[in-house]
Amino acid sequence: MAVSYERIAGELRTAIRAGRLRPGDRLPAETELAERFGRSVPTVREALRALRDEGLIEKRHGIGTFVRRERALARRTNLRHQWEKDRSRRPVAQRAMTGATEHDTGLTANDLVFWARYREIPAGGDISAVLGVREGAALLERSYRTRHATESAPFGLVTSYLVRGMIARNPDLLDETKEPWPGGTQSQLHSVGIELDRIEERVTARPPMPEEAEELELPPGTSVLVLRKISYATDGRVVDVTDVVLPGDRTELLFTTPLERW
Amino acid sequence: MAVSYERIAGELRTAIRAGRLRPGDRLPAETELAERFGRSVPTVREALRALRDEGLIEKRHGIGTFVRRERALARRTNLRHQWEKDRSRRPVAQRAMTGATEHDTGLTANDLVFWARYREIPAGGDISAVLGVREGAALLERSYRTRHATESAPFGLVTSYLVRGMIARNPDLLDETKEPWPGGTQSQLHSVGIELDRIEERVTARPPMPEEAEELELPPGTSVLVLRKISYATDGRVVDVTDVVLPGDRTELLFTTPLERW
DNA sequence: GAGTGGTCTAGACCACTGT
DNA sequence: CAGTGGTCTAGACCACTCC
Repeated sequence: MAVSYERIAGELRTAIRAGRLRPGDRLPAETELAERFGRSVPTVREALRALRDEGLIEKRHGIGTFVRRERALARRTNLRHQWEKDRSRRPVAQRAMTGATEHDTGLTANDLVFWARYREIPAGGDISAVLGVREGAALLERSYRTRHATESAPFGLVTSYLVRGMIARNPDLLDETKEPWPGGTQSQLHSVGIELDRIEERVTARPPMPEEAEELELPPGTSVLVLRKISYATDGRVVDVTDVVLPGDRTELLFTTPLERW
Repeated sequence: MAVSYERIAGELRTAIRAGRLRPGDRLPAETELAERFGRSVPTVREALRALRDEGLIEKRHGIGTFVRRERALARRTNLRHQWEKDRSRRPVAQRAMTGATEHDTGLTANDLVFWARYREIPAGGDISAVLGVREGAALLERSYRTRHATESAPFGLVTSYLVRGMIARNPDLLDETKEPWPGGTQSQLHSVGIELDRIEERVTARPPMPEEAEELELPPGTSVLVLRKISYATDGRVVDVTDVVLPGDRTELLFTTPLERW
């Protein structure tokens, strides 16, 4: 290879893939690598940065550079939607026991810390187009965070948009102190007579924005999954748009598509 | 901010988000930015690297640094699976007209260039576990690339694994020169009497490996979507595992979940 | 040829961590 | 305290692109 930082990165990459360097292992210090490869420290740092950008290593200031471990996956399945719909007609006491996050993760409510914030905002940009309302229409913006009780980073950054006029019949739906609502958004919509017909989820991936990296505690060299969930009522209206940002290295989205039998 | 490259990155980021720098605009040269901010060129380069890692800018050697434009999205929907199943019993002539990629993208077969390579390999690692066969069992590994006729990068990197013993009844299925098979994998399985019951798709995101970045022509500062598709036959067996690597910045996965009516 | 970003040197000093 | 990575300087020369 013409470029010497690529040669250094290549040798280390090969060692990691071959298992000569195992997850959790510490790499030699930058000064030592520089000496060993006969290059300057900045050149070695360039090589390490390339490996970090591939998600292979992780640097810890003042400690060293380590081969990255696989993260435990949090799973989110689309079966949750039917499950939530079924629950939304059940008694409150039964709904209160567990929510969709518990359904997906297998955890109980005691393991989880929940947080919600409501704001009323005018519809703008693509949200108004998706919801089919005019620009400036009154929306309810709901931000959610759920995290494991023993960790500081949430599972994801969730923002949901509802049309205020559709739900104002039930004032409790405008009150964030009523969260967590037993049974989730489908139960809330049910309380104002809205039944869902289907849910669309659009998924893309990109590097995190700095604010997202901070809140999700993402190390450099990771990606986020960006999911937009669109809920359609039985009358065809879009009744909810939810944007979710999830850490790509510790989230697995599972979609099951049943097929009609012959 | 304590760190001056962060201050430089912050000012440029704000300018981009506010629209003072628009997609496609060229940023000042590194030497000019260095002078303007009163820092050295390497410090400016550090700031630009941070913005590139966020996907905000794109550097072109010998030309300059530009605000990145949004990419045109290629969409892939899970409705394709039922569509493919319906087609797999239709006459060959009808199946030959369009495939799933055409279904998703709205393009015609003339717009697309298709490529396939078959290999027989022993089952290893997680693939044998998912397919439910012993390690070392004979598998057919099929690699696919589809690209737009006017572009050089494929839509994605597709590798499918079939159990050789399940499909050997039809020797055509072992022959890569028979590709593209009219109607796709479900038609191939149908030719040996296999009907699918459901499809599971698992989605995660991560930075690309160097080989993936090269083949998909991904600039630094992008992510890939990693999709594993698992096909279940009506008898409960896993009959196909397909791994797909897609460019995160120009792919949208669309999943529709229908809900039972009350 | 002029201008751009890419690679590299050989240091300096700072900030963080564990002992 | 010693050792680590983080930031920064002030250059040098190379590779690429456009004119």
